[in-house]
Parts: sequence; C-alpha cells; structure tokens
Amino acid sequence: MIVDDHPLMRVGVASIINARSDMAVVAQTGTGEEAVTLFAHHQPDVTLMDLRLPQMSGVDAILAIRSRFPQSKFVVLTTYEGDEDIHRALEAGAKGYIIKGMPYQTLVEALLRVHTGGRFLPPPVARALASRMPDSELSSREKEVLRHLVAGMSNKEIAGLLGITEATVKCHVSTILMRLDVSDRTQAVVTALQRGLIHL
Amino acid sequence: MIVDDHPLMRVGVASIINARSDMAVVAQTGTGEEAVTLFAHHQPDVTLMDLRLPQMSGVDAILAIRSRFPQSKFVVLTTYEGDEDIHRALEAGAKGYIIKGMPYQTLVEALLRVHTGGRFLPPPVARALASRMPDSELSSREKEVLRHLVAGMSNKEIAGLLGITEATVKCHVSTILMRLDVSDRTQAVVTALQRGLIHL
DNA sequence: CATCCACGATCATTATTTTTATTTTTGGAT
DNA sequence: ATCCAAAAATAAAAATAATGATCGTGGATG
Repeated sequence: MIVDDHPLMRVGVASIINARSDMAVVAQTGTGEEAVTLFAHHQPDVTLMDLRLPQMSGVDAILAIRSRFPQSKFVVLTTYEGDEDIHRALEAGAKGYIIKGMPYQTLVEALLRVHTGGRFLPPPVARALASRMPDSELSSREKEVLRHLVAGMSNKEIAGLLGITEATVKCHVSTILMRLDVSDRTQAVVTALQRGLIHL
Repeated sequence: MIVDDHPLMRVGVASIINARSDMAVVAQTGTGEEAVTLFAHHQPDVTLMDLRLPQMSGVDAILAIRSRFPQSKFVVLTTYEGDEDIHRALEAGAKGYIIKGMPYQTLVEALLRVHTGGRFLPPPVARALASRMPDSELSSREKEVLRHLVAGMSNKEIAGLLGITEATVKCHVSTILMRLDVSDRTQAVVTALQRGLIHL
C-alpha cells in the first residue's frame, strides 16, 4: 500500500513496484484516515508511508494501524524533515526509512528487506538519528511552550494563554534554550523547525 | 523536459506524460545545472521545473535558460513554499505554476495551456499571489539582515559582520518588522520562512 | 527520590520605538 | 546628459519593553 499526498509521487512509486514480478500495489491513498481503513481491508505485506499528510500525520496513521495489527510492516518514504521525524517514525514501529530524492533502487531494496523481517536505514538517515542528543528531549509542557514560541508569542502572551505566570514561562524558555543548545528564542525557533520538533 | 530532484516524482510525471499520444518526455534531470545544458541540446516545447533543487535553484535555472532562449516555456511543479516563490518564478518567466498534491489532470492541463501560449495558475496559487502585500518588498540590504536574523544572530553580531553600526542594524530590523507586519524578530523569522523569503 | 511543573525576585543584556540627520542611490523628467 | 525627487542606507541618542540568567522554594507524580 502507498500512502502519500502527492498523486504524482504515488504514480511514480506504483510504476516502479508494479514493473516487478515480485511486488504489487494493492491500495493507495493520500490521507492517514483512509490509510487506516484501507489497511484493514487489504492487509498489505508492507505499507509505504509519507509522514507529512493533511490532517492525520503519517506517524499517527502508523500508530493507529499497529495498535490493531501489531505485525504490520512500514517503510517511511518522505522528504527529509529533521531527525525528530525519523525518531518518532521508528518509535512508532517503522522498520525502514528512506528519503525522497534517493535513487529508486533504494526503495526496492528497502521494501524487500523489510518484507523479509529486516530493517533498512540508509547511512544518512542513521547518521541523522545518531546525532540526536538524548538531552534534547522536551517535556510535554516545554513542547507546548515551544509551539507558542514558534507562533511568535511573547512570554507575557504565553503566560496569559497557559494560565501561568510570566516567571514560569521564562523558566520553561530557559530550559528549552538549554536543551536545544541555543542562546535565544529566535535560534530555538529555527532549530525546532530544522529538526522537525514543530511543523509549520 | 522534467527537472526535479526526486527520481520517483520524475518517474510519476514521465509515466503520466508518456501515456498520452500528444506528449513525450525528451529529457529529465535532478539539478539546475544539468537542466541548462540539457535544454540547449533538446530544446523542449515545455519544461516542467521544480523550484527546490540542490545547488542552483529552479528560478535561477529558468533565468539562465531564458537568457539564451527567451521563447522557452516553463511550468513550475513544486510543493507549496510560500507566495514569494510563486512571485519569483512568474517574474523569472514561468507561465504555469502547479503544486505537487494537485490531481495529475491539473499537470496535463497546465502543460497543454502553456504549450499553446497560455498561462495556468490554479485558484489557490492565484489567491496566494494576490494576498502578497506589495508593501512587503524588502531591499537587498534588508534581505541580507533578514537572513542573519533567521540565522539567530543578535543586532550586535549582525553589525559586526556587515561592518555597520548596531544602530543601523536596529533601523533595518525595524523596517523589516514593519514590512512583514510583525512586532518582533521571532515572528519575522517565522513569516520569512512561511512565505519563502528565506529558505532553511 | 528524581523529574516536572509552578512561582518569585533580582539583574544584566538585548530588543524595539522614536526622532533626527547625512550620504548614496535610483528613477524619471527635462 | 543633467537635474530633481524619492527611496534607501547610514548613524546617533534616549526611553521603554522584553528577554535571559541565576538564584531559591514548594507541590505533585510516577
């Protein structure tokens, strides 16, 4: 099954797969919601999943499907959006992760390896994952503050919105800056976007 | 000719086009540099151009080609990256602009219309272009300062780097905030990224 | 018990606005 | 080709607001 919100990309992937005698596309869609229902109908051997989808994200779709079909196998196919996406996808249960822009042989390799129970992480992906500092894990509250930071809100506005004191917001911001290893909020916003912690 | 750095996307586009009796793909590549040389060899009727390419951007490729072949016709095919990209592409001479994620019939329509000398701007694209405030044009110096803002530099650092006073940097930042219609540098960074004024 | 969350207070630094003024550049108009 | 007007870049000063660092305290949670 192919899940990608770009119809042309689905056509490309489908023609690569259907050109082989040992693979076939049994279903395709552009939304995570439909992916969940389609999976139940077709139970494909391997699902190729884009992460950036309208509404429900690819990670959420993987989680939803795997909660009902724990044996389901996923290969993520996406544009590079930072190490956070890689981490979340693998944590959700994806066994392969390839990046649009890699030669299409890589796609075939990944599907074969994952189908036979293996994993597939190309060197650039593995490297991005390894460079992730474990210290950069943010608490849920900190992620919430970070989202408002990215929205361009001041400490005072965030305090009002969350119903806490400005002092507390400052405290959160300070720990965010420490964890992201930056020195001001603007840099925090940029690295959060770069690493895929927050999506625009 | 197809120019896109995602091989799978090229396969998808090519199979849509080659399935028709009235069109054919004569060349394809993933870089702007090769697009320029390939164009000279094949002189395709219409060139399908992605904007986000490694090294040389799609806009630069269009400009380079049109400087030697002013009659050349371009349709931009890209993921939505903000109104600034649309504006720059049309200014560079593109006659069509479609977004990956639109149904593939749109691609065929656009190619036909542009080939017969017409234009093709889907409503969402036209709307994004219309919502561009003419007041938001930044001078080249201001864009330079904005790039350093996105890099997370302080006014003092920018002043040192550009060899000007901190007071001057403050002035530039203030006009940038006014033109982008925001109230602080963090918001400026976010909207600059959203609208495609600066690329990460 | 370690971590997260919340709060308070001080303090130095940085950011932003406003105003004023000089120099350079640019785009037309004559 | 030259002149004029508008725009942009530069700079300075002064005042207000916001930010970030660094202390410390306490409650809640798993």
